[in-house]
Amino acid sequence: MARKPPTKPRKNALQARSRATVDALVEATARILVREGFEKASTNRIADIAGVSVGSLYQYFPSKEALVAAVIDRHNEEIMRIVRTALTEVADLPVDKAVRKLVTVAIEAHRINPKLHRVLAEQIPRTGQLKDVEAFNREVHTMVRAYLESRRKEMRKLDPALATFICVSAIEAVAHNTVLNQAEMLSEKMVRTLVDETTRMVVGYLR
Amino acid sequence: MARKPPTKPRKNALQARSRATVDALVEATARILVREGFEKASTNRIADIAGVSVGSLYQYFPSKEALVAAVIDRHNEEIMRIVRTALTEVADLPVDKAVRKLVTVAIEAHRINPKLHRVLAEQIPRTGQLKDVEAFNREVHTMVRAYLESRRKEMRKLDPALATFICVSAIEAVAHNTVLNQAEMLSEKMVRTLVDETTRMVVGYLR
DNA sequence: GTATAATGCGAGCATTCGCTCGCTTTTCAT
DNA sequence: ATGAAAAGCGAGCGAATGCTCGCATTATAC
Repeated sequence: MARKPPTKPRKNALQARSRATVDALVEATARILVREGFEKASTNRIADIAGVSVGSLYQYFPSKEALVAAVIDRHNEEIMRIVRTALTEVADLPVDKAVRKLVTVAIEAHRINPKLHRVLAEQIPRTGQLKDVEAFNREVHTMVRAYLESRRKEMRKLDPALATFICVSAIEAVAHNTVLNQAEMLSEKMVRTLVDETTRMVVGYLR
Repeated sequence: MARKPPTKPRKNALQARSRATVDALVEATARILVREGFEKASTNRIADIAGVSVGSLYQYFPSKEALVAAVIDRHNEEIMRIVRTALTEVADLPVDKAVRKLVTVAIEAHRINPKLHRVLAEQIPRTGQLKDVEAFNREVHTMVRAYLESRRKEMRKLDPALATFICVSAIEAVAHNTVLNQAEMLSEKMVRTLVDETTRMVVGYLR
């Protein structure tokens, strides 16, 4: 008859109802951040929008920051999945094809959810997630650098770290500014021209 | 004997003591933003650090946002003075010299106060100053574009607006990332190499 | 069926923050 | 010297926020 003393939360703890609750909370946080900005995202309001009580919120997230951190994580993973895939596919391509692909993917990644991207970029310093974002950044740099080194023959003599820094900065900036400034007013034709030109610049620089 | 009825604030209103008070308040705001972040910058605390009472604060700034806006303005003007000067000086130079100068100046401008620059970049959306910043941005774009058009002969055929967008984005990003990531760990040698490489990329792209 | 654990609830506490208002002190033209 | 305007003061109000805690509801094991 001896019951196993269930001191620690059971594995089942995060299932069914509770899993849905957590999802709803993260989703609600993201929506409020996008639609009303960080200051409107009070814990009471997040719980409200999620259709959950504040009490329940605090069973799964120890603080408001933890919620925002969860949203950041989710968004970063989404972007990194795309970028990682692209960087893998690109490994066997010559420089010009590879750069074109990466530029395209960078813009795509930024287009996933531009508003969320912007709000999160603003809030990251506050959440102590800076380290995680830097980790993603380093991962990208490492992969790009590895690619550049593997294709050394096709390029002029260059410092791989420096070249990576400059190329990634430039591509990221073009993608960022394109999506944030031009907003949704982006014809396919314009995107293609932009990709062409950015590719030209980067490839021209590399060889 | 008729006294001039002084209904409107006199021209002397902002002089001597009061001018110093306003300065102290703006300076204190900037310092708190840099050293402790936006959330610690309460009006009470700002007044405290400035050595002024909250009451006095609200005689000169109608709201907390107005204070942050003042800091943003000050910083933007400081940067724009440098950039405007450089863009004027550059008008008569050939592309390679001009680009080099602009890259150098971009990094210099970002180095003025990197931490403040970062905090302000985060807070701008909140203060309704977005329009002003965009105005500065447009000014830079217009000047760069004018330069590019005046030097058309030295370059390949290109769309001036697009080329401006790409070049400004790239240069700004390199400067931004250099200063924010590498922090103060920036030898003169490294800066020079970075300027060399960025210049190479942009000039290579333009012609 | 019933006991126990898991999940959910929401009024309300403690704190912070932006800002006001009645008052005092300083400045300065006359 | 004087009086009025400019500048400064700071206790404290009202609103909002993050979070807690005691209790209610639902799921699960036996």
